[in-house]
Amino acid sequence: MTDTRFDPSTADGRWQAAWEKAGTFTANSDSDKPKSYILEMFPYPSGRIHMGHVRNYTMGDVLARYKAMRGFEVLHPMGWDAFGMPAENAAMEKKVHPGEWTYANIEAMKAQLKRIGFALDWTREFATCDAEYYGHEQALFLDMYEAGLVYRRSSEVNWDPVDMTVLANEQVIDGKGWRSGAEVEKRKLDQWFLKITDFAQGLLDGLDELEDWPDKVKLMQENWIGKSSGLEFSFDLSNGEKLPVYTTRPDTIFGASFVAVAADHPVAQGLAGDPEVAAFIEECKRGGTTAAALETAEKLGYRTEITARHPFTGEAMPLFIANFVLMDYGTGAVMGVPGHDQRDFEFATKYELPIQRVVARDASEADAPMGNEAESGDGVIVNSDFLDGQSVEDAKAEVIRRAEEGDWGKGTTVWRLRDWGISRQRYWGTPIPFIHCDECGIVPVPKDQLPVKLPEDVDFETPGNPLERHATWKHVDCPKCGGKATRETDTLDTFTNSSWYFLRFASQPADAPFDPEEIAKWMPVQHYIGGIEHAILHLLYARFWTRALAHIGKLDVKEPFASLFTQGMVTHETYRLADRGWLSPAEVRIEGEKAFSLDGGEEVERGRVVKMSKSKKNVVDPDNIIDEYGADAVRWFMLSDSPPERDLPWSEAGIEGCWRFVQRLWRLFDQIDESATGEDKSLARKAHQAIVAVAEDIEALSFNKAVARIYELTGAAEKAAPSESRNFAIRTILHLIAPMMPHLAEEAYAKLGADGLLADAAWPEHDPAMLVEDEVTIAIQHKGKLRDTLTAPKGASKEDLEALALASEKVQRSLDGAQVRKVIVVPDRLVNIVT
RNA sequence: GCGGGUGUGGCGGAAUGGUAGACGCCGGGGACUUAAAAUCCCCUGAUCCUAUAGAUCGUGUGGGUUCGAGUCCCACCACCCGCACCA
Repeated sequence: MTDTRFDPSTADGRWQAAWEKAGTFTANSDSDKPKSYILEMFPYPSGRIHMGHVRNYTMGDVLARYKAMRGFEVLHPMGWDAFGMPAENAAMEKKVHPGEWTYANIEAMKAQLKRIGFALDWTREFATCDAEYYGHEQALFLDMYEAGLVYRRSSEVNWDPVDMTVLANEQVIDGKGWRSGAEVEKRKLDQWFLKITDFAQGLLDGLDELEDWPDKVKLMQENWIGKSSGLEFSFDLSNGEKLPVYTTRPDTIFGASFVAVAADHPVAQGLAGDPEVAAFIEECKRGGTTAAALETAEKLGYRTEITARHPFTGEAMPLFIANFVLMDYGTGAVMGVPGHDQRDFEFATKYELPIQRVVARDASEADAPMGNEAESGDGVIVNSDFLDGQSVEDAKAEVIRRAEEGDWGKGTTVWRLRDWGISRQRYWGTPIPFIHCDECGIVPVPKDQLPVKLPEDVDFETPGNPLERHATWKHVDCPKCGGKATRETDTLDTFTNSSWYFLRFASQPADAPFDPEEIAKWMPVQHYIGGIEHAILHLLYARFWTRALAHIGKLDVKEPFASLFTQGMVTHETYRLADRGWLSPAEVRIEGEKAFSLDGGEEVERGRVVKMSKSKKNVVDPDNIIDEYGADAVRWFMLSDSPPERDLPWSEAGIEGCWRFVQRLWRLFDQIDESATGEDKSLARKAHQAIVAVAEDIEALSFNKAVARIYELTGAAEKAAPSESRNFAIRTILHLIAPMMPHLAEEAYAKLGADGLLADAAWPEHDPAMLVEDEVTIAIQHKGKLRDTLTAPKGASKEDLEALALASEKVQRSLDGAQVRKVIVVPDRLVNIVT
């Protein structure tokens, strides 16, 4: 080896071509090797790969390459989550067809991914907007329909009254439409739903089996599913009707001071003849449909003339129509207990309703005044007749028992999880394969007519759904009676596309969505890696689809992702000029603490380090970085320093450091000296320890720790004199970095005269006998502080360590003649002297 | 508002309840060089100090448990993620 520098601009492409030619990363489902399916959440083809993608895919790539070195047949595929709103926005803004825009983006991004040298099986690539893919999805959707998992009902959407279109939540800003600026209204439409609630118990129980999922994600899903037990009972209303309500706190029933129903509750609708009531219901329709908007909005109520009779006291309580009661949860009506529910408390304060304490820390505090918020904690029931003195738990059971005995209510389980509304009034998605016929009603499209393809000739001149206004597309003959009928113009939520793509990666026959036998070879995904922002929706929907498909006999897998890892974001400092707004890092020059704009030279305000985003312009383009430093330095940066679950701050200095390390390794690999003899036991031991430690770190996805260990071994190998041990250490480093910096590693491997590709080589073996240290450093503490350290043979007795510690001059100085009361000895660790 | 998470030097971070700051970046000093780049070596938490020694403080804040707490417990603060039509 004579080259003094590693040149990625030639080496990267050469090795990428070599891997491609050899088919190194093509997964063979017929292999005898154990299988390992490594998957990263597939990207939306927005146009450019960003650093977040690079980080995500680098992590998966290291795992995939490492697993291959450990003798696994690895499936590591890539594709495109290609339906969605940005394509329609581009169509409106740039007058380009969503499909054209999307496929062009895919080509550009694929080229970018290839430059980074990912070990991907591109033979399995697809985009969810391929008619082949969404056709199979339509077939699966029809299977679910036949199994009774699909239904239609009316549900609210955000309606922009100026653009006359349905808005997504993200298109509603401060309650107004993002383009029109008009105040958004809630509007009811007939929409399609999937019965995810049928699987609530299974989805909840299944979490227990997911041992390699982060506890935080399981907890979030558990809370989202939200199983609760409580009491459902009916109030007798003064108008003679009965009003069913649901409460999780029947123990507080004596604290009830009002009853409230949702604005779209039948009782409220029944009063809408009164103009005042109608006006209030209209008022409640204002604003968006999100939970956050509803819960942060000011609590509003309308006091009706109706009263509700308390089931125990017989007291007449006012009935309100209230904006904070959700029709979708429970019965759409609640009993208000202001003392022990924060929303009820705020409502009661505003409308001057009684706030009665019915739970106290102990019985003596029954008359303690309420503070300025509700008390939702545990305690003893007070001011509640026969419940007084009982625990919250006992009182719940007691009230349910009495309700059931008196036959006016019953204990019920209620779920927070709602059925999944999958209708979207948009073009760029999977057409829902149904036909509306005046004679036959709703008719599924016969399977032999799938896929129902999107029409190409659509216009985006006006907002709203182009499928709805297309001249011919929706007009069809009814498959049942042959009469005139229309296609469903709603498309499927794009979350359905990502709910089964991992199955299609594992098996892609032409005539079926997947082949269960092929699926069985690969599933479940052994490592699934993606952003924490998908902790609930995507992951829950994918779990649901998997269970639903198993339920209808299409699949023999219950949980799609055996282990899950949620990686942090890539962040960058922000730059801002008062008169020009945000500046990108490429427009800024850093000098010490200060920053200046490159063109004008004026001082730029250095802002916080936040997630890279177009809006703040704090992005760096992976292509530019690879041009400058090559793929391996970028990959190394992505793995270094920050733990993978935390945010990674991008910095120019950091990538420079990685670049230097690439060159440092290149020089080290040149220093293998075949003529060297002799043993360096300390260095050899470090190499063996590193083999074990780096493997453990990679398997735990603690890439930053693996990186630190490689730095340490590199430092030790650089300092050591030539020896056989040193050659071994250098070769070890070459193998350890192979999954992380594959181009550099292949180049050095070839130059060292090896046959074949390092990508096909095995992970190095370690000698267990070489792992054990024979000496340890013992810390000596006095008064809880370190006073001295000493070196002792590993496994030295407590008595010996104590004697050695007390013999230390520094320790004696610290003791200063004080009486030793106690000595705590932790073998091979420390001695703590207590005086 | 509700649910979940994070917090350690100038910066990213390491640390089975047992030597806090491994490793990297930045910074400082030096070597090499006509010079620079590249490379190599040393120093680098704060304060005090009689300064190759030593002391005190220090892991978001305030308490607690323990011989010993970054780690366990309680309360609080700040920031981040999600909240069902963004993907």
